[in-house]
Amino acid sequence: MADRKREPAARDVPSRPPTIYDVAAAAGVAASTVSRAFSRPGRVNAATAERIRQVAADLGYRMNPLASALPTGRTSLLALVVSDVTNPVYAEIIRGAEAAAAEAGLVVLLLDAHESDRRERDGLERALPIVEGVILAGTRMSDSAIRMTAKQRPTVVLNRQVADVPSLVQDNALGMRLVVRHLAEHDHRALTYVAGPEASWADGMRWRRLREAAAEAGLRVQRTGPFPPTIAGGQEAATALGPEPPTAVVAYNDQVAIGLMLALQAAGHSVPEEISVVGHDNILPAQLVTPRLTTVAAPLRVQGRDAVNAVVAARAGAPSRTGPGVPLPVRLVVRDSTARRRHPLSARPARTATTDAR
Amino acid sequence: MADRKREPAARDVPSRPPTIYDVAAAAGVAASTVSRAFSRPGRVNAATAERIRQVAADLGYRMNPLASALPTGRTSLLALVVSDVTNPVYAEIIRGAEAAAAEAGLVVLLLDAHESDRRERDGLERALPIVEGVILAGTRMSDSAIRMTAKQRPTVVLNRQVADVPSLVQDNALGMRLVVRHLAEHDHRALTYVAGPEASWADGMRWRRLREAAAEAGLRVQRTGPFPPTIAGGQEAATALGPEPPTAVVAYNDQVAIGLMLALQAAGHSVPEEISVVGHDNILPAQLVTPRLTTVAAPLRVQGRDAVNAVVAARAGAPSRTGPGVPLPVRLVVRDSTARRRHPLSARPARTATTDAR
DNA sequence: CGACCGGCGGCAAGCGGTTGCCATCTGTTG
DNA sequence: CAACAGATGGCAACCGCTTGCCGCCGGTCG
Repeated sequence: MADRKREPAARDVPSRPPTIYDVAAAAGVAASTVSRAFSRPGRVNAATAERIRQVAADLGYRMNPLASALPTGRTSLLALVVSDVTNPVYAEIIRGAEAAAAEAGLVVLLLDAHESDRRERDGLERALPIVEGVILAGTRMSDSAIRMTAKQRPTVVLNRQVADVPSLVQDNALGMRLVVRHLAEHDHRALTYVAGPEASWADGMRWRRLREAAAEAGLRVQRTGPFPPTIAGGQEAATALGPEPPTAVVAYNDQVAIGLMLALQAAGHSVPEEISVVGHDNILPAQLVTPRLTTVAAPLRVQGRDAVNAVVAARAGAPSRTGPGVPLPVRLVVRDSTARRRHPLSARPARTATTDAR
Repeated sequence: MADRKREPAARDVPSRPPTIYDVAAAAGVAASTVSRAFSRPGRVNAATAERIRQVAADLGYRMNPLASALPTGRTSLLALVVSDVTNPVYAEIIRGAEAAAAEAGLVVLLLDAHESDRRERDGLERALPIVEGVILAGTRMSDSAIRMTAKQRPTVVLNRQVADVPSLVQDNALGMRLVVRHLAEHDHRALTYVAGPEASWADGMRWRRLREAAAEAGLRVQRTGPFPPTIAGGQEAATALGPEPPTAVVAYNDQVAIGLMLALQAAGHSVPEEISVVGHDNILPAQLVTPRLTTVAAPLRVQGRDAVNAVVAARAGAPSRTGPGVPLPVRLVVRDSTARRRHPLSARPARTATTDAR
């Protein structure tokens, strides 16, 4: 490499892309001046800068991002880690993040964890040294691992709270309150939560908020799980619910809810007449299934955008409040998978009533 | 920057991550030896290498990918350009690509074009200098623009053929033949194609193959469009079909097909009794809608994987056959959105029969 | 009218690895 | 035993850009 020829682009054959040195030579200035002409507006005389820009354009000069990143550390790269690209939830977040990143002149580097802690850490470890910030969407890593990366790069975590790390979380309390109220208004007195992955913070939080809201409203709650956050997981859950499912179930997310409905229906149950099902996230298929799924909707795209903006702000030296800030508003999208509870006369004759006290 | 302090990590405070120089000093060798110990196995004595590795581990040394990329150009980054992350089709491709990339020690840099030529070119232009290869999935760029990037980096394009650029295309001819045969077997004598974006190569090809297959089978075909490749696009298409839609329609992709069904049903038509609908891609929602969508399925994930592998091979200096190679097999997933054509007695009394001759 | 100052360019030392070439050293070969 | 080849490690020149510091120059101030 040390002996690579460096002739002045003989015979017009652009053997190698031009560097600032080529531009400098052609413009009759020093390389440092060229550098400044591009990255330090105002630092060089306007006329000179213009000339340099002109020469650069003629030569087809393009700054080498690698070379400029080496001394400065600015790679213009952001890591976005998702637990499963295949989940439509992330498509929205990615879209939002991508858009905001592009606007800020950044490029996003996507890491798919495949729901695996290992893959996630490995990938992140590879990416960390070259990115300027990290967005953890639906991470399965431990709090300490997250804090570790946050120590190295501006980091924002989505839908999870980690001490000392900025985060953007949805208003789970509100969401679950809405769900419970909706269900209560439809005469439901008990509901069961179908849990997602244990490693998911959102799962824990949703379950907790659901319990609280239910207690407030005087509904009984139960929990079953954990299950994979997929349609298959939901189908699995359906069998776990047994032959006599509850009258209302709240699923960890839409995919689980959909799988659940599918399996329930396949088993001869009817939704929503016998069983009301509520999902979470409002992914596109939620409005496509029959019955259309009642679900909690969150501003996913906005969340992706805001996450990038937060990282960008931190990169620019903002203080970066570490708290969760104000949770993002959610709303309940009522569709056809929930209905008034069927009159209890016909319901579970086999179970004793003693556990119903409250 | 020139005067940044460089003390020997006094007081155990890891002020700056260790470099090969630190390792070299600690191990009593030259920096070049450290470099080789890591990147040129066998070049240094096994014992020395081991000692260096040990010292490096103790110091917590990690190679700086930026620094090593500067002289060599190996960034371990791959650009994956999709026209719309929000389309589930790409989720599968991304998943396949991500997995293969991780296996090859590469990281994927995702570019979302938002169905915009501009965004796509801009993003790619930013990314190109730092990636080692490019995968264009559903690009909207011009052939010449594609060839341009292929000239700069190993490139593979998905579902599109561009002279002199390696590509991975699905067997559209087979797919459409299957579709036509299926429809013909169900007494359909005419069908209309609902087109996707004009800039889409796949759209053009599918339409062409459909026409050919239909001609072969003696079916009449029509085309309407273009429409955006989304559910909304499909809904739009439904109104374009007018009050008396054809008995069979083949949509550019599943999203269009779904939008179409939705709108058709909303307008009081019944699918598949009145109208058979066929989609393309077999995205998840296809099996969720009612009726479940008959569609052409392609091995998306495999396609993503193979694309990465092809780029990796090219990077490693493989000759990279530039042809499209053998098209990827597809199959027709028959579900409930297609049915035997209703007996023609009741059909379109208003139209003359003269055009039916063939 | 000399000291001072701001504007503008240039110099050169990095950033952290990589690698061609060379010097040693050791074990072979004739 | 001398010539030689292979193994091994070091030197130093890059990769292309950034930036602290300095010097020069013309203008301003006291």
